[in-house]
Amino acid sequence: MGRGRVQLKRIENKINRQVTFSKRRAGLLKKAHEISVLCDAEVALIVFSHKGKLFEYATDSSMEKILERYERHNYTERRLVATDPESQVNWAMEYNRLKAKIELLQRNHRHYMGEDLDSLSLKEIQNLEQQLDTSLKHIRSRKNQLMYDSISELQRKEKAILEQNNMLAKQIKEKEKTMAQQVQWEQQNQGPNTLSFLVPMPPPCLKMGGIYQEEAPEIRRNELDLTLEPLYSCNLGCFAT
Amino acid sequence: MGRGRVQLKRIENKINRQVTFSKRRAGLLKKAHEISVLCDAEVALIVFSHKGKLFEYATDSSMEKILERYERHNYTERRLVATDPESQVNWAMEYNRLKAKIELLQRNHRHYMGEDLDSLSLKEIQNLEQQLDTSLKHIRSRKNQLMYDSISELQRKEKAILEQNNMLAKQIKEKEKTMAQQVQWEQQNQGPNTLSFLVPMPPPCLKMGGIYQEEAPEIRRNELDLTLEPLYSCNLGCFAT
DNA sequence: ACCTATTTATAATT
DNA sequence: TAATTATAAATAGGT
Repeated sequence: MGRGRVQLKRIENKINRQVTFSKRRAGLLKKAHEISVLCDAEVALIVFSHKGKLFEYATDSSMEKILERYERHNYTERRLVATDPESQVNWAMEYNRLKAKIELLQRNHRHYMGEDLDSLSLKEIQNLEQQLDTSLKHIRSRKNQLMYDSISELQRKEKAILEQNNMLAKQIKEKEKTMAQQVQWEQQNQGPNTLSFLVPMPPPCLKMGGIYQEEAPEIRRNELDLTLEPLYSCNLGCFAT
Repeated sequence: MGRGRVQLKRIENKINRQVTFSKRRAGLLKKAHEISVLCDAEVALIVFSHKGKLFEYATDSSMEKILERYERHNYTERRLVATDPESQVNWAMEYNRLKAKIELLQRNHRHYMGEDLDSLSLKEIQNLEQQLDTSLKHIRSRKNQLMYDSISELQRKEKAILEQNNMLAKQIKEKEKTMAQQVQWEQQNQGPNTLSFLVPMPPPCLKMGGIYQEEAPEIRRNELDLTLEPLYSCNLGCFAT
């Protein structure tokens, strides 16, 4: 159907493959729907694109029901071959089924860990590679997002704290000015005899600074420690990965 | 596609419906297979006829794998039809234990598929990234090995076949020589009156060539098809990946 | 199951 | 990504 005949083999050109996939997928879903309606059949169709995107069709949109019917169908076949007793068999069957499923998942997981690769065909290896490649992209994207978020948050905090610092510095200056004026006023009004009493005191500006230096770092440390930690714990070099 | 247009509604005539079902089912399965091969997609198709008969297609005949992948994709759990739990409590316990194990494995697997990453911390994401990176290295190393093996094997076969061809060619030449001598001998010994009888015969060399051309390609096809197939099916471009 | 007129799907192209 | 069009493929109705 088309301008040229088509060989039944993988389309190597990536663009062509993608386009053909879109078209044929639409056609396939349509035909699945048609046979379902025309012939009163129950159809379930699952398609994963090369890139792992999922497309599906199910009669009456009840994919799960159909899949269950499918499984039941396979079971009844097995059951007919095996035995008839009721509940005991069911449990045993379920148990074995779950065991098998775990087995499968574990084997699969080993492959994702890059182990036990000898049992895989070239085709399977390639699929695995592609999947991991895609996974890695997602993971790195997510990681970068987390790190950028962390950095933005830190920058926001930094800004807020700088503003606070400026404000505090301004307050200090004002206080210093006030104190200086007061000292001057006292010196003028009380005469030189009280000077010896005043000398051992630290200059007022130092004392006022001390009060604020005791408070401000407290605030900073409390707010920053939690936020800095994740940034320190992450290898910044991986931005490039 | 046919002599008349078709309404998208159930075919009421039982015979027609049955016939249409057969035809369209064949078409649907074929197209499912085609998109699977052409576009490197993973396809699972399940069809229950009106009467409950099952027809199915699955890429690489791994229906179960595809269904599991489907379920992972939807985060859905296949519910397992529970049957009288009171009879065997320990069965139920085992069952739940296995279920929990599967749950864990599947959640983990989703992470390896690059899904559900929101629930992971930066630290966990980084571990995951590192693991996948390592896995990918192993997988690619294994893939390259498989491909090199395949290529070496092909080269070996090619060489063997070339040698065989040379041998065959030599044999043909010898036979031709023999035949030519024979014809010459016959012409000389039997005189010109039998010449008219000999003329319509094809030259001996052509005949002998024909015999070998019938045989040799047979051998070649048998030996090569199996071996070439994996090479065709692999995207050679991935040497670079 | 086979045949063929016709409809449909789609490959190539823009 | 979305039309267009020439052509291959699917198939409805008939045998």
